[in-house]
Amino acid sequence: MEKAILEAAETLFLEKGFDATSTTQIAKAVGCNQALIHYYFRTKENLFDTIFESKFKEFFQNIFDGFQVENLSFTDKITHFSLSHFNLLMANPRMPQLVLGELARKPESINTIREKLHVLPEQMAATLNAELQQEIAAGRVRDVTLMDIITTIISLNVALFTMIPIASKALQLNDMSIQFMLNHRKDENIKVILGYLRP
Amino acid sequence: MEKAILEAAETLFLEKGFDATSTTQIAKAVGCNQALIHYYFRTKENLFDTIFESKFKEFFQNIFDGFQVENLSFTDKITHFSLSHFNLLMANPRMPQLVLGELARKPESINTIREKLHVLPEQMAATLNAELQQEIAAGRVRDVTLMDIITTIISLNVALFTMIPIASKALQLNDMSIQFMLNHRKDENIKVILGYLRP
DNA sequence: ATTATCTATAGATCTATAGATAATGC
DNA sequence: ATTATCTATAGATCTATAGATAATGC
Repeated sequence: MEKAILEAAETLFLEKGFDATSTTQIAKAVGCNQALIHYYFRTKENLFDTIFESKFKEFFQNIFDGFQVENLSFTDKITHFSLSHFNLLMANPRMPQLVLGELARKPESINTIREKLHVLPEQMAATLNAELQQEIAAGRVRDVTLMDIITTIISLNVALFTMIPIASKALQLNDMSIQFMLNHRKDENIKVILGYLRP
Repeated sequence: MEKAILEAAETLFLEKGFDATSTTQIAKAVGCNQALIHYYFRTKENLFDTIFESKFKEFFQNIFDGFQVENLSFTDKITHFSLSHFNLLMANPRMPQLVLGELARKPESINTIREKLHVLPEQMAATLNAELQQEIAAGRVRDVTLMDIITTIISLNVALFTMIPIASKALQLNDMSIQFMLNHRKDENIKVILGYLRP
């Protein structure tokens, strides 16, 4: 039942955000009474934080995993990262909104995020950056920072998924055209980033 | 006083969204009592819609104005558009969130948006697309659709402004570094788009 | 016995309206 | 007189807790 609550709450929080989701709605979705939610999680805030932290951790772990590839050229690594980031968003399309909303609501929660962010990437960034500098020195990649590359990839992918609900409704696309558009943009985003790297 | 209410409400709605803003808070910000807001706008929904529509109209009018330039080469027009879109976001950094939030809350409001969108751009897109086809035929621009160009520009700029609050807090940037970063990314986004267009 | 689930309800909002009072325009 | 502003309050939530009852584990 605790699990059922977590699952129903996750769905609702992702769909409507913290404020717009009531414990009454969660209880209804689970099929229990509203008090039970407070029995397990004491407060709505607590319940949300539990879900948020686990989703966030899982999500960012996956992002960093997207860089963990060997035996590829630098540009292939970048391509691979963009693809795996894209696929991760495809599986969690509402994740960006959730993070944005949570930060707007409770700016302190950035601290939890910062901690999680600083551990993993540093070493990885260092080795990847070394490779990048080699490529630049060899004239195979334009002079550009790793930070700008990553910002560009994440921007393109995230913006796509935040805009797709608007675009698909505004242009009245059916599921098939949405799927088509997503696949098209997945490729196009890679072309963009490769064009950016070309000397 | 009606104006004061609109202004205070705009600030609060932009800052915290519809749900998290109460008419009581608005009244407090204005310095009047809460009933007065309903005297002028009857419902909170009404008040929000008034603000949303006017902001939205102004914003999208500006986006299209960004294309209204003559005597420039195609790539210069694209550069100019990216810059003016960027500057517009700089002046309205919370606009994307507001639109996103409103659509999540009330999907029907997409209809208001669609109407506003369909009138202006069609002719403009046609002439611009003709220019693009010329450039492609002449081998000066890679074979790419106008839609993909615009999607890329808007994605890069919008994502930057939605991520800047997170990034600046997570990396503990001060105002000066934020300003620096914004300017840097403004240029970098243009390099990205020009790299994408290069044959 | 302990843990899980329920019913009932207190207390805090929040929106919207009714009705009183003050300010303004003719 | 009409319009603007206020006070007071109804009615709808919503969160959280207290206390009763049912289910489970030993």
